[in-house]
Amino acid sequence: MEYTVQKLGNLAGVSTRTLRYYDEIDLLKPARKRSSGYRIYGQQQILFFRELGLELEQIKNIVNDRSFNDTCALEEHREKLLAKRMQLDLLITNVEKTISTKEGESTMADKEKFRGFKQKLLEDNEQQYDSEIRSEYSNDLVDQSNAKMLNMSEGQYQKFIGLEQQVLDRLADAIKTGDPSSDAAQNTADLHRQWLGFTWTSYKQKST
Amino acid sequence: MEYTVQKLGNLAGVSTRTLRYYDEIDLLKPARKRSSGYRIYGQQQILFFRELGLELEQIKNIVNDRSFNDTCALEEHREKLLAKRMQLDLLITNVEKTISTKEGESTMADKEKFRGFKQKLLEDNEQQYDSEIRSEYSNDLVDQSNAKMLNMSEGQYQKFIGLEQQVLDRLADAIKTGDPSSDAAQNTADLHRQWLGFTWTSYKQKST
DNA sequence: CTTGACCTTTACGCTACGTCAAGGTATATA
DNA sequence: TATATACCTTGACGTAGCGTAAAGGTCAAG
Repeated sequence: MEYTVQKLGNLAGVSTRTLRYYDEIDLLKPARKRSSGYRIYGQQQILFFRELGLELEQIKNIVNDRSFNDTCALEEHREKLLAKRMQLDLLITNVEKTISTKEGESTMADKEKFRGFKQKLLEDNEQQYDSEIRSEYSNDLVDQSNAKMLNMSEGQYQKFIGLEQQVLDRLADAIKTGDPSSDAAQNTADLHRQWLGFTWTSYKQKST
Repeated sequence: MEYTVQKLGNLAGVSTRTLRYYDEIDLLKPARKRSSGYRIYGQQQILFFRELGLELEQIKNIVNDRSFNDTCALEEHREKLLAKRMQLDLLITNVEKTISTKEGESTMADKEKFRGFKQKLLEDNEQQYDSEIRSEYSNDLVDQSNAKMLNMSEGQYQKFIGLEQQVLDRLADAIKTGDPSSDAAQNTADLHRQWLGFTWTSYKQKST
């Protein structure tokens, strides 16, 4: 199989410019060049690395230097990714906050009452469990959780309250069986996951 | 309050270069300039927008053009952020997977047994709850959850199992009181959050 | 008055390519 | 065989969002 730039490009989902650039910086060289100068490709191990989203410089190190501590680099990269996600989540809550306030401009009075309600709930929560939760989890997370709650719509809030009760109900069943992997326990886990979804920054996505 | 570049920079968490750049592109102009040329700042609405991570071009639009549909743009932006995070999580699981396989090269035999164990657990789980979970949550999430479990280290797995039991123990207490906001229930929530942290892609960060 | 922390503009560097431009090549068809 | 057109080449400038000097002016304290 002889791949030209475009063929490999389509196959790997990158532009021809990208491949030429990779050639230029000695990241992914074509297997050979024709007399006409056309690049001919054969392998594509590097594209796998690219999929991991590593910085090109690092990829070069890993590819060229076997003594380079791969795992260490990956761990490092993982840390970076996690940090990035933290930032992203912060952005998301910020955006959601802005949307909420923008949407609520018309019925501000009601909204305010509702917010006060939630605020109180949060304050109670903080007072009682502040130290213990904040010591276990980073402050950022607690703040995010609170922010998320304050930005809930009233509908979301209702569901949140409802779930809380359901969780407790299901727990009763789980206790009866005493089996962590039981039907009831699993169901509880699912419910609790939903419940946490309201306060803790995690996916709220559902299949439509 | 007269803010110079650095003061505002520290306050807003951006560099002086950034502020000068914003001035240059007419994004955030200082309130005035002293005879010496020093930039003096007063307001910082734009910095708030910057926090949202919007592209500068868009921010300019929002700031300058009132008729620009703010909320719509924000929603759009939110979608983008969510998509970005999905991608990020994919990268993270990929990296974790790579790390796991790299680490396990020495004791592959044991690891394989261990993996088989987890695999079985997953299969059981899938068979029983597949449809119901997959209908409630996007397939991606379920897959990610499974992938995460498969990539756990043995140590993590042990802790995971331990937590499962603890959760159930605490639930018993919670049930006794019957109060969702009780100490025991909150504690349970905390434990459960940890437990979910093992399987569901969410923060596992703790304050050091 | 000096010192040191601050400020200014100018300008090049960075990543990972996008996007022309000017021109050579491969191939199918008239 | 000529030509159309679909591909390829190198070169070079542009992008965002600043980082990082360099060369020099300014402000407040001691």
